[in-house]
Amino acid sequence: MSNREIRVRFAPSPTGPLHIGGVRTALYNYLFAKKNNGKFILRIEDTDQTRFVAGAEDYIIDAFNWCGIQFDEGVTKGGEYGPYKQSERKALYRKYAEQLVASGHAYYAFDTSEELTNLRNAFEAEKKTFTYNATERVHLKNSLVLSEAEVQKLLTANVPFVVRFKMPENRVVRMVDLIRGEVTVHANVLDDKILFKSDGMPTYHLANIVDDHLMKISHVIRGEEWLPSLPLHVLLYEAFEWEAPQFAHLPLLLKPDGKGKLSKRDGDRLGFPVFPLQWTDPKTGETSRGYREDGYFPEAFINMLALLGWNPGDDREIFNLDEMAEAFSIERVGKSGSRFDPEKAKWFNHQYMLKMSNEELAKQFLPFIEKEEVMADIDYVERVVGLVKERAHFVHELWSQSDFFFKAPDTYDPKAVKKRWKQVSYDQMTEIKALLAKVDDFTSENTEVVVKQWIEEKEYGMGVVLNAFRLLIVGALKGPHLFDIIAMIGQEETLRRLETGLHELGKKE
RNA sequence: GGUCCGUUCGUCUAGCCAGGUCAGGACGCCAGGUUUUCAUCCUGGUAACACGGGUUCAAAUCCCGUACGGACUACCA
Repeated sequence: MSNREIRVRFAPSPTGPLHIGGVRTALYNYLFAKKNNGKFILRIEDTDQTRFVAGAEDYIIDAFNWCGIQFDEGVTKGGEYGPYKQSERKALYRKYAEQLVASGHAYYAFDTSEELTNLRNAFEAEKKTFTYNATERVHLKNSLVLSEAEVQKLLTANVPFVVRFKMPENRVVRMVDLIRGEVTVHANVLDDKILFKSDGMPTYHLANIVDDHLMKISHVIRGEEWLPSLPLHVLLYEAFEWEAPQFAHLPLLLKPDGKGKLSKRDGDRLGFPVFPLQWTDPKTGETSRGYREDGYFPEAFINMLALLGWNPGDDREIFNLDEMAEAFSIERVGKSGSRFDPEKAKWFNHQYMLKMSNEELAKQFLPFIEKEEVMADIDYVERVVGLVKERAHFVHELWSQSDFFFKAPDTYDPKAVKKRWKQVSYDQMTEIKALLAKVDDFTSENTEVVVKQWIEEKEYGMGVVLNAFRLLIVGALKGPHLFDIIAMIGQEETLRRLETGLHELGKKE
């Protein structure tokens, strides 16, 4: 292993919103870089002009900003190895393609797409698969079979061409994957992949090797879907006589039920987001929900994602980015795909909600309160969230758990009324109203003592009284400690709610 | 079809590399406890080594095969 500086990259293609699988790949790169005092680079791989989607690049950057994943170098960030967008590096690639042609590792091919498609169909008709390889390339239109003069003529006449890698024959390619160990494949089953397209752009294969080399990338950590092209990449490094980085191929994220990898459809079908941020497709106008918009805390989202395929080797489950980076190692990334579990995602959010300070939580809750058009100062809201946060998974659920702190109930849950509004309730609540009206010290502790003493003296049922009381104050059988609630809303409001409730529910026959 | 990768409770996983533990934890679910309610919390329970061979005194762990799953197989990344 070389001891060069650790430099990793995340290299998305701006063809749409970033899938959470992509976010996880980026996260592992980030954690690996942080753990090893290395650099994390964002490179945009936009060599396919036909698949460009407006807004996708900004989306990617916004998504990482929201997640708290920071890059050391890259688009919008700069760095000494730029530019970091492949379309801006266009001029560079042809030279390298030609270098490989000159050294005999690649060749020009003049076959048109149509010709190749026809060939494929013809092979398929005979139940065979066409591969542009050592046995087939000798029958095709390329610089391996054409004379040098003919090739020059075509080239100067600007006939469209591609550059193909000349896959070596009878070679067993041995590769090491940091997660899977040694992988070997016979080069004869590989095809002569296109390195340089007829539109003047490199393919992913060429661009990624050239850029990774130029940007001094030490470790390539990417999705498992790239494993089949690893032999090509290894052979390319060899052809260039460059030191290859180390490779790690991450397993896929699987759908929660059934089979196969997680897709946007699964999210729609099962009701959970597949993207970090909401995304509206500029062409169809179709909107996909995002974790941010669904109310997830970025810390919880990242935490949940990190544990999907990696674990620290101990029982810890909740940690922040720094703690994760400290604990991270590529060896502890699993080999098999992870099924995404929306339930556990919610549990993570709940954990972060509990951990969060009331001050911060209140700040996030404020917009929801304003939407309800009730008056409340921030101190009051802070105390409220402190009392109810353990019963919610999301900030937006806080309102339904705490509305009675801000306004009197306008309805009384019919089921609760049926169950808890007894014959005796009207009279008991009338008594409790009189009792509480006389209390000077309206703290939770004191009212509790007063009320409970009264219940004992009268030999009333504790449950009968308190549930009816709760019903009048809250409007339902929910919420925190009842005496905390009345202390919060105050004596005046408590008495008013009792009065209203008595009037509304009346005496049960 | 071909190539490569994978397979431990319903789910995320520890244990595998350096064979010997009642296969451990978490989410979910179920039950009990706490609580005036709901939630939290606490206690307990449920439930897994894909299958078949082999090596070995001993296999989740090493080897081979089978099945199943996945990725790739574009002038896409």
